Amino acid sequence: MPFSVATWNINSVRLRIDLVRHFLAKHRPHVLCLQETKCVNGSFPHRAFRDAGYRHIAIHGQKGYHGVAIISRRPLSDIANMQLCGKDDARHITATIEHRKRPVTIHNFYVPAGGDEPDPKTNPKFAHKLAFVREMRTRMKTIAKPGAILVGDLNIAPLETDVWSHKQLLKVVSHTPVETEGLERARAAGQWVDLMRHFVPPEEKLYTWWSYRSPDWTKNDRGRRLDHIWVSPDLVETAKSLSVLREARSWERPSDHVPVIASFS
DNA sequence: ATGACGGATCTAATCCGA
Repeated sequence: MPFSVATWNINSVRLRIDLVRHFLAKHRPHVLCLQETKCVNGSFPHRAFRDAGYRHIAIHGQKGYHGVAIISRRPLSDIANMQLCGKDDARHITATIEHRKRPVTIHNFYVPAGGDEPDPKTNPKFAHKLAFVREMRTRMKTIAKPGAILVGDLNIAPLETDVWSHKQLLKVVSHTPVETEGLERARAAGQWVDLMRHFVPPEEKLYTWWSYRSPDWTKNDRGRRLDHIWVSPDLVETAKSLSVLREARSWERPSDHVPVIASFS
């Protein structure tokens, strides 16, 4: 019996609930982690998920911005959220699910975008992003353990092949060296395995996000890999497949991010 | 050719995303 986890920055769960329904009906992941739900917990579309067979939901939302959720076909336990950088801004939620009598703990993150200017001295949003990633690293002592999965919109494209042009994006927020090095330090501190790159060789381009501002996202394929699935080393041998649902970027009124799905035996 | 868009919000223009 396989076990699958999906992550998707939905950019408003209420606006795109029909796309989520379609995705769940077609792919049936055991767990779906959403980011940018953009609604308070009281406005979360519980019924649509319940009707789709996903009765177990952990949400951490707020008005208008950010917001994360873990949606599951099986019971969730140990639901909690962390406040990084001392802010209660709905950027993390965790829950645990049983798989083959073993607990699998999922951490769902939405890392700050970081604004335009990649200078922490002049841009407080970029300073916040760097501090957030540093704090993720210091918290790995508690969250990185056997049977753990860390997913989410980490808003950083770490490898040269995670962006359409490494050279042109070196000074663009999401791919600057201070960000990619910070993310790598956080990953290494938890001994996490970058599961997407376990399946897709680092030589190959791999994206999960394409800007809304391009009139035709398929034309030049100027994407970035901002969404990630990291797993603890013990889970690597059980991982069976990984897919990036590129087609979702062409759905009607799409999110600018597409779902990433990992399957485990 | 990093914005030409798109979402939420005290429905109008402003903030935010990355």
